[in-house]
Amino acid sequence: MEAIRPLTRTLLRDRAYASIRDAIVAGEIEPGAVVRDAELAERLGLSRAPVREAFARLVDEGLLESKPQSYTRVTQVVAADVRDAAAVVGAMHELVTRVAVPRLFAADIETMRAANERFAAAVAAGDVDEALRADDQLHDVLVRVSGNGAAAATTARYTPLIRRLERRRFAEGGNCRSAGLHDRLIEACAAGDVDGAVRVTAEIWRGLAELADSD
Amino acid sequence: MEAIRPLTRTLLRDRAYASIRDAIVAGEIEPGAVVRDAELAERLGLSRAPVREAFARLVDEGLLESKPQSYTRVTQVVAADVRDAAAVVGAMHELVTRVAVPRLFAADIETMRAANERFAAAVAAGDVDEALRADDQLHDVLVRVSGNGAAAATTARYTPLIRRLERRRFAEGGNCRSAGLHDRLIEACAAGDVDGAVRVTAEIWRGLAELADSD
DNA sequence: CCGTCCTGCCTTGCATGCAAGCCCTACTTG
DNA sequence: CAAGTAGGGCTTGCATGCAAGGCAGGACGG
Repeated sequence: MEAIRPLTRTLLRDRAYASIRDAIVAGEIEPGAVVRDAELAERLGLSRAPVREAFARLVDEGLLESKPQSYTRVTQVVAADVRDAAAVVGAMHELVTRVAVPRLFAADIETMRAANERFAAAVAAGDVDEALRADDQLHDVLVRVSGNGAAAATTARYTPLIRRLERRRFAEGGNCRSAGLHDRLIEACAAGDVDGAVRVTAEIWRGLAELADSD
Repeated sequence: MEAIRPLTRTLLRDRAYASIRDAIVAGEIEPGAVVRDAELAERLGLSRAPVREAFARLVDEGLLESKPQSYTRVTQVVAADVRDAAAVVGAMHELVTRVAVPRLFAADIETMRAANERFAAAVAAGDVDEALRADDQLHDVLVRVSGNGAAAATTARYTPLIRRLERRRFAEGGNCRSAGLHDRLIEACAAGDVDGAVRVTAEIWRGLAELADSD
């Protein structure tokens, strides 16, 4: 009997993308560093083709920049760019919140509460990875319930750029995102208060824009 | 003496992308039709590599869908998907309007007015291509002035999906976008009335969402 | 006659080879 | 000595070859 293979075969380009993206967001590959497709291909144990497809996506997301026939490198963490991305992602979250809140089930609220608890615990423990993961999970509930695929894709596309700055800020000392704002968001969602939830969402993302500006 | 080459060499993948996208939006390749990279490569006179990169972008934009190892085909025009895209693009336009209006110069207003005149004339003449081009140009002023690259990219990414439906509706009879709404938008911009401009923008995109629903 | 399994073709995914463009260096020349 | 310029190396962009997986059609069994 063979070992069971994954239900959805993971394409090499997707693995390459996730791997490189995480390395950039985590700061393992520093801003300004040039990345060569051949080199990364060898390090990941595959050929240039899937790595190049991953590069294309990362350029799209603003984590890489490329000059034709010349070089590809990790972008600098530029305050203005992060602020722009935050404005876009914030608008997406406001959009999905407006749609999702009236459709939330009790289980969804529960998922958000659980994620926020894990978030608060991780922040207290100083575990950045876990904190950001929990934060993602919390907000993802609304994105998923809204059912808007374009909004979900846009959110996923620009969140890494923002995360990179958040990680850096976190490493420098304090974390901006407060569990308190999350609490207020969850309560508004539980109460079916659309406008209230949208207001809190806007507040959360305004805070992030300020984080970018305090460079 | 040689002919002067373009200042920025156009990459083959970009030409392939633009070419295929336009063909899909124009309906020259019908929804549901399977597209084979080898076939398109031959038709465009280049190899599979750049065509495949174009495919990846078009999948991202929701104009193509692909099943691994199997097929790639043009997506159906699904009302829900168009509505989702319209919600995202609408949110982007509201965002850039809020930022751009206080920064507009007289020349920008003039560009918008000129574009709207061309728009109205094209609608009257029944020239869809020109109408949509003029419409793009009008709204693009605000996108550009806002300076938000992420918002610009997101707008550019999902506009084709919407245009495909608009073209179909146009072919069926009436056009929804009215030059009157554009006039009101321009006047609000000229007056520096941010909230007013945002309100009109929201109204324009609400109309588009209804266009999607009337399927 | 219908359902199932098998087999072969066709597609995409990945690997690799080749060419074009850019950058850096070193040389030449004023 | 400085500035311009030609050449080489190294990168990416594109072309092509190969293999894995899906799907359709047919053969076989019930």
